[in-house]
Amino acid sequence: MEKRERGRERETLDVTSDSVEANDGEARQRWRSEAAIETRDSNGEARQRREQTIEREKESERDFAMRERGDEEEKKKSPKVSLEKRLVEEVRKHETLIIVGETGSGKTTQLPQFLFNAGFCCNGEVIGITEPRRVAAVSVAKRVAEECSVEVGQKVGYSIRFDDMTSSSTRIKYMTDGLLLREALLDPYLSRYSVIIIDEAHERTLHTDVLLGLLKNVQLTRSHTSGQLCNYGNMKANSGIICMNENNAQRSSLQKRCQNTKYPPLKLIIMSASLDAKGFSEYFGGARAVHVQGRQYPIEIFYTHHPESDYIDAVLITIFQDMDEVELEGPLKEKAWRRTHLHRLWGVILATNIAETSVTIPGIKYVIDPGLVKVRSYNPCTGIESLVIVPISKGQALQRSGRAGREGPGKCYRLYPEVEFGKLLNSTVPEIKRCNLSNIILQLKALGIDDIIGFDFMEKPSRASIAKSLEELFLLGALTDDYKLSDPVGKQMTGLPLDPIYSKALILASDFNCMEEMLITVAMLSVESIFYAPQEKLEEARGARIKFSSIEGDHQTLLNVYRAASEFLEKIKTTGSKDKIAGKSLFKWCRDNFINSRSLRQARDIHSQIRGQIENMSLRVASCGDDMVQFRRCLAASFFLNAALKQPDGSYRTLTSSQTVQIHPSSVLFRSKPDCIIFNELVRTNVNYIRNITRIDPLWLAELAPQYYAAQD
DNA sequence: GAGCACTGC
Repeated sequence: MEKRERGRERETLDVTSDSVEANDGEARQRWRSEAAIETRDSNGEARQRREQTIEREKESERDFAMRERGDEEEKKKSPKVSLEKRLVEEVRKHETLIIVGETGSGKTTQLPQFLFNAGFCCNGEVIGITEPRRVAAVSVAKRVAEECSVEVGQKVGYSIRFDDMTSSSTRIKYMTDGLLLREALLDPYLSRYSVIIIDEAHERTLHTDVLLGLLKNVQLTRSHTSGQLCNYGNMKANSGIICMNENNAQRSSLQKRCQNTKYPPLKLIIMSASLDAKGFSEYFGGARAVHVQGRQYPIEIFYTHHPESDYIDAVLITIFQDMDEVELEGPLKEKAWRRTHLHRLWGVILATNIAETSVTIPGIKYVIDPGLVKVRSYNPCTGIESLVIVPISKGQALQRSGRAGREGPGKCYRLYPEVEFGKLLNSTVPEIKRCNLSNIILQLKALGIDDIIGFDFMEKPSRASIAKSLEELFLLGALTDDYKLSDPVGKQMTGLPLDPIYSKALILASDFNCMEEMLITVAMLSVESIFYAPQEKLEEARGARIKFSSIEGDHQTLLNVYRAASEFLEKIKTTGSKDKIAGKSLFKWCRDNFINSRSLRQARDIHSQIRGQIENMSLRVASCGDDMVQFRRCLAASFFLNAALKQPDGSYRTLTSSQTVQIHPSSVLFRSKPDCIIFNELVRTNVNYIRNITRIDPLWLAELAPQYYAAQD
């Protein structure tokens, strides 16, 4: 191992420029106190350090320091002002503010409270904060409510799918980014909000990226209706950037819908943790970026001399060679070398990238980073999704090492040479560049944004990817000949929180008289692996599954599982069991039948949500009873883009893209191999596997999807 | 006869 001490990790995090310095007294004070703690560390006074850490943790919540870029003159003028005042002032002065805040800076919990106290909600407006994950939205809201001494759902609340803890008195609202996007469909100007804060923007989730483009437009529109101009609105007009026309078109579409209503300007705050501040600032026309200093202890970084071919071995070697504090008994150590019992080692936690951001595990001192990540990739030409292992980005490497310095000084062992670190991309490839865009394009169309290619994305998805999704939406009938949202089909589809192809299946089910069946089917298709097969009980699990299997395919099999669970629950309830008891019984039923109870619960939630929405759409909710041919015909009419024919060698060939695919061994049709099938998932592992499959009559395709198949034959 | 990072509406 080659040691490279990089000192304070946050210095490498400092995106703002060389001129950035800790300019305020609080920050300098903090720095010294950290140094003092380090000294005690080296004397080995661990307990004292721990107490200090806890003390500091409490302090840092309300007392975080800020550094800022440029404005030396301004800095000299301003005496020591409290961080709260300065941040509020920054927000007042700038329409859009980029805040680069390190982990532990308290920005997510504190800033909304500062803004509330400064009167940003005085006319009943709401401060909205988006998070990429549900768990973050909920936990942060709970903490802030506690800090404000209010009940969650009063002044402070959260809203995520299936769980809305807000009320008319909510002023600080945490939510998932996807939910705010849905909200924009109902209220395109987001008129309830005076401030919107996009947290964890560096993660560049699909929803965050779309929100950024959308919010930029909303902000411009609102500043126009209120007679004010955004900074970057002026800049764009002056600099003659080529997208100006499209932006104007998008804005005027919003303005038309705005009618004569006047909205106050929308303040936008983008919070990011890594090297991307410049990109965000440029995207928002040179928006101001400030740096909020977090609490981070020094982390020593180690690199290997050479690339590691077997990183599991490298991890084990690292654990035993370099970490004295992992105390192991001889036999356990032996077992660890045989790899199988690694998880039994006290003090060793194997984590996926969930530990990069979502979960903070207390007590982490050492991080071993193999430098790899498994990401989803999508090929727009073939429509095939796959999971590939790729090198992480510098940002991710910093996130990973940063986990070692939350409570005290730490060490990070990177299982790659330092020269490799230099070659890593600064940040992760945004999700929008590596996924199917159909759903997001449908939502943009619903917002009146017709020119998707011209839409001002922070990073544009490829033309091929946009074209593929537009074609898919057109073939599903969601778009008209000139690629506008169709009425009623397209409009109905935007109202449903499902993949467009599943929304279409529901709309068609109304005509095929099988809405009851299709509601259950798409709910079950919207969750992961309903069946659960532990390695040691493989045979038992298979036996349990036969009870539900349908020779027609996986869709009817899923339907059978859902109905069996519902019947079981009904029976329990008729015996007078309370909900809680019934829930427990269902859990046991799932275990006995090798069903993943979490997935089933999700499917039941989705079912009740979409059922409610369908009922509001004046679509016919009926059951086809025993006439399952109707149901399969409806599947064929809905999923005709995913049809495949059997080849002489037992493989299948997809009709739309001529890919050779195999039925996944988990399918009930794995052995029977019918001649013609439709499927829902195409995933590449070693070979191209299709999953969730139903047998159909090939003649149905030309009959039920003439827009695609009649012209071809 | 496979092999499943992580999210979200």
